[in-house]
Amino acid sequence: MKNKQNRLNAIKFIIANERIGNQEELLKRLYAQGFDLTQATLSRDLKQLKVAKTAASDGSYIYILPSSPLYKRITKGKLVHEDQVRSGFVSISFSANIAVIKTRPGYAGGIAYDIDEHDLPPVLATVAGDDTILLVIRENYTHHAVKQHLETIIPEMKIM
Amino acid sequence: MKNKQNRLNAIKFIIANERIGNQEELLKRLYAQGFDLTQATLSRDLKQLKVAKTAASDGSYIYILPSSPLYKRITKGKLVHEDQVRSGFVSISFSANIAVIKTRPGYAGGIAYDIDEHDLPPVLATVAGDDTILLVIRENYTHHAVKQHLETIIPEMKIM
DNA sequence: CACGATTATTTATAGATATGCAAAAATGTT
DNA sequence: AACATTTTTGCATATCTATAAATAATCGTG
Repeated sequence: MKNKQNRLNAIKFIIANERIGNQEELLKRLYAQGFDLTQATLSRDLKQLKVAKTAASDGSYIYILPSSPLYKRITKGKLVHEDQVRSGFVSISFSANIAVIKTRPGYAGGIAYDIDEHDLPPVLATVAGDDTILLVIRENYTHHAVKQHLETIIPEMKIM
Repeated sequence: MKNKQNRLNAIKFIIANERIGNQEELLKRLYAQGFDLTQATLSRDLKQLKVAKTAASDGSYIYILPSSPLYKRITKGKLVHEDQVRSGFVSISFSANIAVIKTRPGYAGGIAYDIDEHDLPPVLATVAGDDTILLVIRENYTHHAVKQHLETIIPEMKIM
């Protein structure tokens, strides 16, 4: 229980199994396991492990491990272009706070899924049928803004 | 560009599209977009949005959004929201006369059915997809009123 | 519109985290 | 082993973030 690798493993284990809210807490847990280090070192360890701190649902904060592929993708930032929507897009039109996207039969669900995934700011939500997507627009966004955002994931839309 | 919801959306958009390393930076970007707030408020916003701060691969720190269900599950640790598991309800948000209710996949139909059954005064109609319900609100009902009525049949909604 | 209740915000500050620098270990090289 | 090189660490502190308390704004209802 002496070298750095062991310590890193211990940190991962503790964070995975307990709700740790700050470094002092974690330091105590580590000390209880025979690891003697300072907050400065722990800060560097957490940086190296890419541990993240976020709000928990109970109002406190909690450290989390980057264990999921999705999370990893996010931590690397800039990931948008990886998977663009295959073509299936047919048309888009608007009525007040609703956009209606027509697709080729069967494509609505997939495209709606992709739109949802991207969490575009003007998009409150989507509902898909077989060849139609209803998209609810957030307040204070123009139709044009919606279109612009959608174009980042549905390039075919640009030529319209 | 004035209310809190707009600001939260702006924060999400900025974080999704830029590499933000601390709150002062984000504050400047928000100010450039016409949002005037203090670091204290921003800290609370980030807490509410469950934005996480983690190390980036280039040695700096970066804020990330909890955009994936997987990530959300992680942030909640092992105490996976029993509420949601039980009812299927995930979230509710509004845009003018539409309420959008997010559910766990497959639950939308069931919950929409329950809502219809109750004939709540503010509810004109519902349409359900797989994990989303669009609820059309009758005129002269506030968002808050809708929420209160729904809470009578979806108690889990209260914690939001 | 006025009042009570809730939500949002600021200020001031406490609390938590990151880091420059120097020292100490560890590792590698001849 | 002696020396150079790289890695790890602690100390002290700067930087960054969260929050209590007070105030302001907003909402819902009579």
